[in-house]
Amino acid sequence: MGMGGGFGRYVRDARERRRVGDPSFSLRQLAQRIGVEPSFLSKVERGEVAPPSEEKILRLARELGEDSDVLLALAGKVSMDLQVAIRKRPELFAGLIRQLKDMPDHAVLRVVREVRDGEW
Amino acid sequence: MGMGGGFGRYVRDARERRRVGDPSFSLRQLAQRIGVEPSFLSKVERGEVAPPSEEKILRLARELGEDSDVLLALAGKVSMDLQVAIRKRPELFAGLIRQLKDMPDHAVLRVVREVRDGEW
DNA sequence: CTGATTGTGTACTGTGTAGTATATAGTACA
DNA sequence: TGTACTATATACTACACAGTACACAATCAG
Repeated sequence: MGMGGGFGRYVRDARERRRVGDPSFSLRQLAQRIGVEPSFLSKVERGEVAPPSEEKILRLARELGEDSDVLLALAGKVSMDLQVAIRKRPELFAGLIRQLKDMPDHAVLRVVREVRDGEW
Repeated sequence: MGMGGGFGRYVRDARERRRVGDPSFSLRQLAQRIGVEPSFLSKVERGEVAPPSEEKILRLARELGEDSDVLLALAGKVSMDLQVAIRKRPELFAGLIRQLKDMPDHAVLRVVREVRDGEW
């Protein structure tokens, strides 16, 4: 896997899917909508360069209708707003994440749900 | 506040406290132990340059007996191991953190505790 | 056929990161 | 008095990041 953990391939596939029903999802037009040069997006999609900045990734996710956190993860990044939240209470969040990181998905999901609709 | 959100001041204060009972906490000797030039640590402590890399911050925290997550937070960073954990399950962790980020400390702490000694 | 549009190749740029190297000036002590 | 240590000032470096600018060959639509 070249640069950036499959990010490029993922974006290209998503774009080509969107393109079937909508020719405005050409590389050039999409590049213009997210605010980069076509040659740059081309290199990104082929993994010839590292994934772009968070800002461009967010615009890409919006444009393609993909989950921005997943796209950022593929790019090896973590959303700034999450980082800010963690930095505001480092001990608390660090402790929580380190406890959850080795637990299976269903356990984490249970926590998420209980927090969402629990009486906290 | 100059560069890096009070990081330098915090480090200097911690070092000077340590230094009272132990002269090996001079700027020069500490710099050598963590593996940077004295001039660089000086600039860091005075906020003249941005905080150092995560690696140096971790060694600094160890040397000074401070919480590394707090030090990293002051430097505007989030520990790599936490970022890796989040990137492995982006939707899950992103969702959880966004739900908790506006809750009061005691609520988050309750979650941490229930996860720690609960039957999950 | 032609004119527009598509994706790609090559070369270059400014800014940030994470420091080193060396010189200088003050202080403590013996 | 000198030598050993202290902090700081100044100058510089190597490399990564995040792109732009422009030329090019291929393809498709009318």
